[in-house]
Amino acid sequence: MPELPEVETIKRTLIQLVAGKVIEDVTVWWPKIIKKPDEVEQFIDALKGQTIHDIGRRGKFLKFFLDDYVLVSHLRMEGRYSVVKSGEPIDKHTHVIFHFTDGTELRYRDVRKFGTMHLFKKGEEEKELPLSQLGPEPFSEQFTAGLLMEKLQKTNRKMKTVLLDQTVVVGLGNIYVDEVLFRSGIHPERPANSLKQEEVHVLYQEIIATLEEAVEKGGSTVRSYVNSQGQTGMFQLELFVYGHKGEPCKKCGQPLQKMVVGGRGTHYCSHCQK
DNA sequence: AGGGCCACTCGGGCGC
DNA sequence: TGCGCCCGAGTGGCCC
Repeated sequence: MPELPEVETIKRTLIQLVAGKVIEDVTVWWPKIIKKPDEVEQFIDALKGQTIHDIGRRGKFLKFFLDDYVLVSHLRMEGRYSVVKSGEPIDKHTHVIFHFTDGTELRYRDVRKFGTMHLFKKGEEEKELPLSQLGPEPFSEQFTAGLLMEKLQKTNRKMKTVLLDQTVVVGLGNIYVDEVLFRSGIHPERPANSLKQEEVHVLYQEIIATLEEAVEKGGSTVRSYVNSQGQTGMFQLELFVYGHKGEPCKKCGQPLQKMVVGGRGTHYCSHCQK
């Protein structure tokens, strides 16, 4: 389940494997992955001859910077990229292959077929979905405690739901929302507009700290995540609540709870989170 | 216009 | 044991 730390790790490992490579052809086995342009043939034709210059990240999206285009890719649950020599056996869950002129290829594999790819003319990618509505990057100057406070005051939705909303701040998914709320001592069902300024300040610090620490550890491998070089993350060892239902809370020793909030499995400590 | 709900997708876990 | 149902995940679209 790649969230910001996992996508950031994939970005950093993948660029080393594809920088400067030239796309000779593209094979698409599952066209539904390609959301833009409408016709897969147009997607393939546009990419032929394009060089991969850099890879960026916006929230949980990867951005491949080409000569004339930007490829925006979301991995959803289990999407992953690998770079192999052409001729390697093709796994049945591989849905898109970018063939390079040097005899290697970038493969997109996705057991759930849930990931998406959008191709934009350079400079157009931020103006339209899926990037246009995204909130601030948590590590950017645009993300401030004041802005977070402002957004939380506008709604009585539950904190769990609000932090999953990518228009508030990008990058948090189910794992890191649970961790951030635990580390902030905030109950996942608290109405957002009930938070005191001091609580918002703690929350703000913990969003940044949790994501920073997770990036430093190469992300969390909970189900299946590995980076582009096949390595697992290490932050799963630092998780306080996610996946620890019934185990003693590391702060107070009480057994951790799991409940459904906004339709999402939610891990928390009823003693430490108010 | 904010917010709730559903579709998308399928391996795996669980219940009968 | 085998079958089938449903969960889980993030986002966009649709509707109120």
